[in-house]
Amino acid sequence: MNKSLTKLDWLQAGFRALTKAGPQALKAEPLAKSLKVSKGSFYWHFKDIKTFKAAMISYWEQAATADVIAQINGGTANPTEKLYTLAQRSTELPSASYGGPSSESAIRDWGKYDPNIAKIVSKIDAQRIAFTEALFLEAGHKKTQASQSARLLYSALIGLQILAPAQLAAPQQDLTKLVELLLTQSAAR
Amino acid sequence: MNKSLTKLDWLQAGFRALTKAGPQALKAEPLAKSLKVSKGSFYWHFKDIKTFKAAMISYWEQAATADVIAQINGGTANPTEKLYTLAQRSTELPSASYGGPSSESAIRDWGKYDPNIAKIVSKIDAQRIAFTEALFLEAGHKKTQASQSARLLYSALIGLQILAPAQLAAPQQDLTKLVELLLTQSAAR
DNA sequence: AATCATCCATACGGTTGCGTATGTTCAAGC
DNA sequence: GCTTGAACATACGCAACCGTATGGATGATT
Repeated sequence: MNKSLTKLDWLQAGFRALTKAGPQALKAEPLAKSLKVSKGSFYWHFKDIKTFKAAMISYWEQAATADVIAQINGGTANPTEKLYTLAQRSTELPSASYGGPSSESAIRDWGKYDPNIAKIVSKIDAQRIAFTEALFLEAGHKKTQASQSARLLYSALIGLQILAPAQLAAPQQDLTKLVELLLTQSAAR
Repeated sequence: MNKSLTKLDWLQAGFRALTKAGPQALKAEPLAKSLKVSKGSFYWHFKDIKTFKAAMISYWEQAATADVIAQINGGTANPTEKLYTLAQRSTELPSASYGGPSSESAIRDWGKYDPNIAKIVSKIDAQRIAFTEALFLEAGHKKTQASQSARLLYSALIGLQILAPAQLAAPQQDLTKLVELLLTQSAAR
């Protein structure tokens, strides 16, 4: 009657649980209940919880890396425009298959108390900051300044992602303003 | 021989566990083990886990509120100077009795999957943003601009607190630069 | 039609943490 | 020196979750 589940189904259920209830919700039996099957299914697809978590983070790593690469290759060549669209896209609703920005901070939380996860998250963060720094460099900034601007922009982005739901601000506008400030700052340091 | 424990001892142990291992570490038996007593002690001081958590967040709320008030009343009257020292102090090592900035983000994580906690955290955030906004106002900025600057500064602060340990950046310098940018921006909007 | 692998259900023993009930220690205080 | 209550220990039943073992249903294969 109903179709069989795939590994991807389980991973998506994992991201849903992670986003909604945090890392401690990544357990076999509750996940099985959310998919309306028994945990026998879980242990058929995955050896154990540890393997499942590894599959999740590996999937996210790949998706996040692909996102950065896609942003490098696609769209306009204008670096300043890219920065503005970056400020827009990063606070949008779920787009990617792993849940988008809403699970972004959930994964970050996850990494806080799991060194293996933290390693991956840190790697992706570094990638994105490097990408942002490259944009500032293309926009004509010096190395040191571009590096600092990238850190500031990305930090504000993270911070707004965390604060936005509660402080009901307008993240896009704030970020746009920040990009503007960073781009028009005095060239010297 | 050894002195008896107080409620505060348990609360501090709670913040230690929270910072080190996250919200899921707030359990009676592990906490008791960390204090080298049995959980009988825990249930003597607190009715149950829920009450204990409520006591923790209440304690933090009071301490955080007191911090903001202290910053308003104490020190220099110069608003721009206050903004710079704010950028410094917020990324320093533990100072307050609840663990300082290191447990800040831990409490924030805690709030993500506990509405009651989230409510308090959001309230404190609003307080701090309002305080920062007031500083920008005193510095001569218009209302809308001051509000946006406060959100941006506080967001960057949160973001850097999260990224700093992994990305080994220099948060103080970055934040100082941001304050500089926000203060010297064009007055119009 | 019989076989076979895939996918899932059910049942089991083990661990961890909860909350309660009851015992034990020990330092006042009279 | 006996009582009292504070501070903690010990022991119990309960529930959630883990991982394993084994059996059943289903569709594809030959």
